[in-house]
Amino acid sequence: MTRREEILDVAESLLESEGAQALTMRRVAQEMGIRAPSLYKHVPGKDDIEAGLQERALRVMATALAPAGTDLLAIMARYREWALTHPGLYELATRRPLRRDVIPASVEAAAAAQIVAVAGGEHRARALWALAHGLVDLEMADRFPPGADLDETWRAAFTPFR
Amino acid sequence: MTRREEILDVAESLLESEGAQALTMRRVAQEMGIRAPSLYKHVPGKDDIEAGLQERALRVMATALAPAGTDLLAIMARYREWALTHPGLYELATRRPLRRDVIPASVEAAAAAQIVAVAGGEHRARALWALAHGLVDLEMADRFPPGADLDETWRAAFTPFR
DNA sequence: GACAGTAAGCTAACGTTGTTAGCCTGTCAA
DNA sequence: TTGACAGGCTAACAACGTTAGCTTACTGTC
Repeated sequence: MTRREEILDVAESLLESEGAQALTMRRVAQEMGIRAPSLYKHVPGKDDIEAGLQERALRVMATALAPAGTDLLAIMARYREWALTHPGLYELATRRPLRRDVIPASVEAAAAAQIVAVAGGEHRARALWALAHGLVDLEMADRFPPGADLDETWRAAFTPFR
Repeated sequence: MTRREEILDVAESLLESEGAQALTMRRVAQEMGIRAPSLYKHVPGKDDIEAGLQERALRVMATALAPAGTDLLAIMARYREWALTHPGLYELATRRPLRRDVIPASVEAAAAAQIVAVAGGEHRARALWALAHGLVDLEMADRFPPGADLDETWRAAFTPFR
């Protein structure tokens, strides 16, 4: 395992366990028993760490969705659950410009493949993805009234696409 | 006009003209011809400025959508256009936790009213909002392939809800 | 075995951010 | 006249990403 991968491991677990505001260069370094400036011997900067985590997020998200097979509602239920339980990685995966300069196109394609397969056309695939993303994003930002029945909202959202 | 409102005016125009990274306390103060610490005589902190702008964003967004009347596709076209031309305010309006402690519930209700009116039920209203938000958010984050026909995507997205 | 090169750590420091403490000054009411 | 207070100010703090420059230990070559 390269030192860069170790850094990504630490960064990932920090992001998962303590959230985005804990992902600082000094904190990552501390967790590795070194000082922040030493990280720059292995990594160009924080952007690169985030790009690495974006790639990981896309991969792990794809494998998390895979078991849902071709059932649209099942896929979307998993999408929602994964996003809500991994908010830091989800944010990196979806709310940052895709680092096409760093991440192989195959990773992007794999992440999209399952939805594209059930969607019937690229435009519907984008719509389904956007719908799931929008619902998750608004839920995470506490935008729906407290106590709203979001399970029912998800059903109502996707049934028009059956 | 209170000094707080002046601050919000400056903050808003800074956000609109130069984007989120220009919205700093020092920059706002500079634009007013004073020093950053003096802002705290009128405002508790940056969070409060952002809460104020969130309220303004919700109001101005509602009035921007109003002329579209009850035509779903027209409303959504305006939603998209407003969001893309006001990314800073849009982010405040949708991607931050709603500051219910600062913003009157009536403002939230007014912002949602138009979509609720055409949706047919709260669950469908949430779905429509999420769909528009997701599409906009992904477009802003450059997540669709360059050159994608997003007009067609928007049509494909909303026709199942007609 | 001596020596050069390099990998990988370190401290000190810089500029930027939001924010606080404490001071000064002008206005205005009692 | 005096005292309160509104609203400026400078200095400074902690946290952030990052850079410069130093040291140390290993590694391969003559």
